Amino acid sequence: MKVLIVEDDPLHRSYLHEAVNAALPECDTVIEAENGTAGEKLARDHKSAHIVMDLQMANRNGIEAARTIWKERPETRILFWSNYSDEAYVRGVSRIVPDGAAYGYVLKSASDERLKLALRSIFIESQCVIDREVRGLQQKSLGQTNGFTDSEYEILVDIALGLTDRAIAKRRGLSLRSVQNRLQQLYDKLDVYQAAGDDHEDGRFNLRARAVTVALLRKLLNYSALERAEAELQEWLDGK
Amino acid sequence: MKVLIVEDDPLHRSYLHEAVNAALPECDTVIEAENGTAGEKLARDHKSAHIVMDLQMANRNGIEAARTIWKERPETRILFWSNYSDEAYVRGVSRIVPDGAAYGYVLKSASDERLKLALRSIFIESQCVIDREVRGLQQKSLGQTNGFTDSEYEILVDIALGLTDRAIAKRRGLSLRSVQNRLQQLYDKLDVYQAAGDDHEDGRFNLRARAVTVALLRKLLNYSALERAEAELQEWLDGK
DNA sequence: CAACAAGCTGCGGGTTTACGCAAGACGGCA
DNA sequence: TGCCGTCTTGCGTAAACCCGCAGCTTGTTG
Repeated sequence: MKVLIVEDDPLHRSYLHEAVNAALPECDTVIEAENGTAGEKLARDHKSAHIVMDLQMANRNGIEAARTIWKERPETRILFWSNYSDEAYVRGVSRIVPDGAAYGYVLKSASDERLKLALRSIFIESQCVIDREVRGLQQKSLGQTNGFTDSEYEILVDIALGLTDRAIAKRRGLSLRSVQNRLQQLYDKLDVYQAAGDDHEDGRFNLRARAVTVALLRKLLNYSALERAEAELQEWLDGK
Repeated sequence: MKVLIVEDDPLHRSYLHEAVNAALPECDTVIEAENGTAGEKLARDHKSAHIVMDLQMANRNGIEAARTIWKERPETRILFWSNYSDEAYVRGVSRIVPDGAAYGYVLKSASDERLKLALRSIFIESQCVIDREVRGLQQKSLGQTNGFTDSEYEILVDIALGLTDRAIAKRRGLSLRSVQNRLQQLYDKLDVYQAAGDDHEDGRFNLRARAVTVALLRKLLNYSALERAEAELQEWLDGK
């Protein structure tokens, strides 16, 4: 068995290397990549079926790399190993995992034990292993309880990118008014009206901008999500 | 000599520990904290004069911790050790360093050698050591060449927080029109008009929201900067 | 099938933004 | 001292935004 490690921090990389050796005696080769681009290439060249992937990397982040890898070989097993459990990451990952694929999401703060267990479960048993903390977010974001609908999330991303109502309408195939409806519903859920109702029209917020910030502070959005969204937007703009 | 390490990743913490031992034979005690809050407390209790500080930490980030530490003992020497050279961090750090204090900014991607050299220079020689890459940003941001004025940066933060023009005017003691002037000048520098001039009023951007996103993508802003700005804003709101 | 909730859409109007134009204010510099 | 560039401010306008109201289309449920 061969394992590919994609991780840009050398310390974490060698830690992972050791953990893989310890947890998987049946693994005879470990190869390493230090960014998403190199990871994709190695995965292709070696037809890797077992990958441990960091999410936040400078060159090309883990989600993008995983997407192209899964597009080429959907049965690839990927363990995401990340510092953060931002909803933006969790949502990003669950959006790209192919039907029936085995994958995992483990936080870097997890114990050695948990990491090794996850490695075995995913690579040997083909089971999905999702960190408890991440799991909570996932259900909140997929089930609609308390969390955000896909359409709400979508429009959040759109205003975060800085599109006008009209542009959003065009992009999503909606009327202007519908876009504004969704916006209101978003403002509502993000609780943007808080200090706005301070009686005075004193410290009023610009709802649109405020919504984005609140989302960032609540980790519904993060840099990586913006980056991806921006790339998609450019693609769409080019397409027409 | 005693050295305090403030860093939330255990791997990096122990790496730092070793590096300090290797670089500073005159150091007899190394103590560790795993977040900003604990770091402040330890610094106070031990009257630490030599600190190595991570910037991005979950509980309380390095900039905030450093600020309170420096407020209590301005002669403390702090080496910031960070993954990123975002302009937002660089600006954040140079904003809080006291006059004449010795400090350093080294990237985690730097070699062992560089790190050890920096440790000695700062803690023994009281010299400032700024990573080459960071240095570039610093000059760009302090000198006005190509970079952003303080007032431009200030208004960027304000719209990022989601304030209205009026609120900004009140907060900064300006007229409405002046705020808008600065905004235009910001839009100009951020090159927000790009695709807007696509002939059609097709894919126009909402300048205000777009400016924030562009700033984020260019790392003029980041999560940590927003977090700090939000705290300051709340303070101001409470004050009146 | 009737009833009802949920989402899309147009209309209308009150606010906020973006920005050109032009009149001061202030500081440097020859 | 007088000219000039930068910064501030007010006025005015067109566009964009926020949102209540009401009519329509759907999918769901008893």
